[in-house]
Amino acid sequence: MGTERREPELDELRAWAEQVATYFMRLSGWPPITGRALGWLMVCEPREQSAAGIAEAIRASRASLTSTLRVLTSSNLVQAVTRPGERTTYYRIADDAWARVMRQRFAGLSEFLEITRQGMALLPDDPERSARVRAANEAFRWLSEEVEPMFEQWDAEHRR
Amino acid sequence: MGTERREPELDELRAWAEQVATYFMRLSGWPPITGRALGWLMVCEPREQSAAGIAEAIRASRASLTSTLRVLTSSNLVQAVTRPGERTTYYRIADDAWARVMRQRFAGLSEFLEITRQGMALLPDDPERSARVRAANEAFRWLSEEVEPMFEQWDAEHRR
DNA sequence: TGGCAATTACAGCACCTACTGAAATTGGTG
DNA sequence: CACCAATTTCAGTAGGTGCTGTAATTGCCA
Repeated sequence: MGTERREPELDELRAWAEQVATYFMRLSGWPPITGRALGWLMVCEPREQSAAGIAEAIRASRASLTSTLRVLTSSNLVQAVTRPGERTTYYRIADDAWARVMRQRFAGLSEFLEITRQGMALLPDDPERSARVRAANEAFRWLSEEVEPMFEQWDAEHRR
Repeated sequence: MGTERREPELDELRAWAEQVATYFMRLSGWPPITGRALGWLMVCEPREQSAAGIAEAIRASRASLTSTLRVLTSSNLVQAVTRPGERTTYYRIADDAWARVMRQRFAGLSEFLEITRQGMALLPDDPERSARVRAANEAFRWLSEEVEPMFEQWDAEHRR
């Protein structure tokens, strides 16, 4: 009597991927299907799945997976792989997907810095008002300056 | 011939607040009006404005400002102030509004940590699959552990 | 208690976006 | 070149959300 290897139910995995989807929906404003696909690719077996396979697993149409997978691959969260002798493209979650997800959440800080700069320029003669704008500028500048070396350290620790 | 103090055009300020709104719309998924109101409160004169005043400035209805200002005050980005002898409530941007905005962008990390924990529990017998989930768990744990002391330092530097 | 200014609740409208199904396209194979 | 599986495009639809106008409510004052 060997140890039983319990294979998780398909529905359990689906439900888990749905949790991932819900999280990124609320936190990052992702469309539901995007989070479902990514969540599925985290726990599926085998690791590499065809678009059709993903579609069936997360109960979405193949058509919608075309655009979803394009977004995921072009942002490098998912890699498309092909095999000689097969027409099908397979997809797998990228090893550095999560570092990229985290970085995306910080992208655009400098855009706001530029907006606040323009705001201060609008109010050259009014110290109190421009101070309100400057407070925002300084807070976001602090954040972007803190975050930059943080990710550099991540890279250093994870470069192979 | 004293120095002229140029008062910015109302439309200039409106346009600037609109830029703020656009930014938070795209980056944080805020409704347009929310960003408009916050942007307006950054550059308005006087600093404290009634709901009706804000509504007129950003060309929105008073009704919609009721809910918008409730969201902004309950998340402490905006403070409601009242004056003796006046019925009107006035609103001003909070001094620590930006620290709060930034913190909000990190809120919910632990929620995802819990989801990944459950995912690993779903796959006790499959090292490769659970490793995929663990990669996410470790990345987000790293982030939350980096971010915590970062904000503590901010608090220490800005506490009065 | 009645009156009035200010605020709020709520139903409806307009808009937008995710998603699907069907048709068109691609590209490898015999 | 013809065939066929796989993928993509695109128009249409369903669902959801922000916002407004109106009507109700609050609460201060005489």
